[in-house]
Order: sequence, then structure tokens, then C-alpha cells
Amino acid sequence: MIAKNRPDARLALDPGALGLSELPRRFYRRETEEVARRLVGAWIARRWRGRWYGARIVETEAYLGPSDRAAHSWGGRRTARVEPMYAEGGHLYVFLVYGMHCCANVVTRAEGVPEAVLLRAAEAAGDVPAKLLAGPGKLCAGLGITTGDSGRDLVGDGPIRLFGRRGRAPVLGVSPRIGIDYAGAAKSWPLRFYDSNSPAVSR
DNA sequence: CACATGATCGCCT
DNA sequence: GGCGATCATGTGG
Repeated sequence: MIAKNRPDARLALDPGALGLSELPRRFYRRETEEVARRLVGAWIARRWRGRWYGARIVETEAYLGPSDRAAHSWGGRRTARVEPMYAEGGHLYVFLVYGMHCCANVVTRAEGVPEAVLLRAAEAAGDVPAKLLAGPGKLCAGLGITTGDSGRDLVGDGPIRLFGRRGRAPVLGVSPRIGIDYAGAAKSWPLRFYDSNSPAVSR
């Protein structure tokens, strides 16, 4: 693929030592907006060559499917690229934007309901620049997530997993989503969530 | 600080 | 053929 899948070595962590517990399938079957809220403060981790790398999610956006003009599944679009959005909640949907950046999404709800949550920013546990993962493209680059990971199941024993909230409680902020000026009325829907206390949000 | 622009390519019209 | 769920860099105030 275009992007490299090697994670930034400074993001190395041990999910077990941090006391992280994996999110179960039922977590992802909830309303998409609810999942987006609950993922702020949750953790994402990726295994690469036998070691784990990860960070605490601090910013997300909900994409609501056929009725949401900003969503790739708007109007019921169903192409090879978007197909993972139609999978059961708990799968990963990764796409390429602007020919060079990957964006990672967590698919929600039941199989056949194409909704998802975009992971926009994360905060590393170690000593790295505050904005290292501040933005969907940077988050993917830092963890080495590429379009080759699209369709993966996040539940079970795969190389990309999500864990429940751990660490300081997020102070939730809400705003319209970013970068969707073309989306008509949906442009102003308050579906972006972030931890107001985190220096790692994208803006 | 606020824009403005180029990079780069898969997807949809 | 146009454009995008972005980012880094550059300009000017």
C-alpha cells in the first residue's frame, strides 16, 4: 500500500500492565453517537512483530450512514471500499484521503447498518510531541494502520484491538465535524467528541 | 495568528 | 475528469 505499517517505536506499551480490558462485541452494537462518546478516553493498540503499540483516544466523530451526507455510506452507497462499514459492529474501516493519508473508523451497530466512528486523535502514554497523533492521518501513521487493515475484526485475537476507558476521566467537548463542508445540513450536526483537557486534540 | 497552497491517487460521475 | 472525513509548509498582517 501507500503508507507504511510500522508503528512509531515511542508508542510501545503493554496492555496488560496498564490494566486495559478489551471492549466486547456488544459495546459496538450501541447507537453510533453513544459509541463515539464512549471511545473518548478508550485505548487503541496494535501488535507488530510481537510487540504492542498504542495510545489513548481523545477525539472521535460519528458518521450516521445513508441519511448522513458526510458518510461514505450516504444514500446507501455500497462499493468495495465502503463494504466494511456494512459489517457487524466491532470491525475496522480504513480509507485513503487526498491520495496520501489513511483514516481509521470503528464500525458500529448490526451487520448491514453502515455506521461508524472516525478516530481523529490520540494521546501517547510516553514522552512524545503532544500533537504526534493529533489528526486522523497522523493517528494512522503513528500506529502504522493502513488500508490493508480495512475490514479487520477488532474483537478477538487480531493485531488491532480497542480497550475501555482508563486513566483520567475525559471532560467531553462537542462540536460539528471537521472537513465536511460539502455535506449540506449534516455539516452542522454536533457529532464530534473530544477530551477538552487533552493537548492532543486536532484543534 | 489567519489563510493559502501543493502533494498525490482511488473513487465516483 | 473532479475532488476529498488531511497535513506540512509558506506567506502576509
